[in-house]
Amino acid sequence: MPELPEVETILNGIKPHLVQQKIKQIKIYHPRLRWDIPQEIVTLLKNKKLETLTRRGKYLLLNFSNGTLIIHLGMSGRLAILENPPTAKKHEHVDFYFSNEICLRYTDPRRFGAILWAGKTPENHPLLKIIGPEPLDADFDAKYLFERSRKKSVGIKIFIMNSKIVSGVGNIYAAESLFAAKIHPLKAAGKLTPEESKDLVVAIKKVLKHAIKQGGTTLKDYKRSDGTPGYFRIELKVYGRAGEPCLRCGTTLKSLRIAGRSTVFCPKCQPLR
DNA sequence: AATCGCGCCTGACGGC
DNA sequence: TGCCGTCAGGCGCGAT
Repeated sequence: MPELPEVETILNGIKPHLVQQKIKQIKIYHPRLRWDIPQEIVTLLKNKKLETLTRRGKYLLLNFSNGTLIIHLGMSGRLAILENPPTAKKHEHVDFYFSNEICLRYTDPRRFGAILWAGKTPENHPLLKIIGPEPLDADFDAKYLFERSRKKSVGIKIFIMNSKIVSGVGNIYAAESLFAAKIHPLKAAGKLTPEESKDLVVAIKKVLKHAIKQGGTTLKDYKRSDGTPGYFRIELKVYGRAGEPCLRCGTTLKSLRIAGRSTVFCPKCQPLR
């Protein structure tokens, strides 16, 4: 599933193939996603040049002179760079044909993703307007996390996965960051000490940067025969390792369901206190 | 206001 | 072999 580092890697992978190219044609095969793909993009974007490609949280932003196309990959969304796209199959939703004969294809079997038109001020789009700072930006710091979390009884894992607090920290990297910071996922956010807030912010940045770096090294060229990047398998210390020994102390890692999501942690390294 | 938990989706996988 | 239940989970939204 694409989390922030994967989205960043995809962004860097597709950018060189698409930036400064004009849209020749858009073919929508299956508009049904989390919200329907707006039909008007077909005419709005015809002959428009893709000026820049950016990221906000897990949202990809394709910026054109007349507005921005927002793409979210949800759980199972993929973007492929294709030179000779085969006939679109069941879960292939849209093809964007560019002037350099490259086709950007969006595929999403589970349809949790989204493709939306944001107009000229994407930062005011309802989805983007309410989200918190970028985890890798300087304004996401220990002071911010400490102050925002005061008097909050919600568990710290849920808290950092709330995109209003910080954008783009998903289930995998929340678990990895809490392990790195040695904080129990159910610890009340409001009970974090200034020290723990600092440790957690440092951990989130470190874990995300490391994953982006690994993605970058794994992904030599986005353009493959099938156009897909092949999601890199990052070495994860806790996620998916329940029942296995903690890589720091050897204790058997435990799993909890928190808000319907599996959460792996080390009961010894991350005590609840 | 804050928190909780449901529902959207489909494919993979394990048990019988 | 095939059927069924469970799991994966980002995110908005309604309920409490």
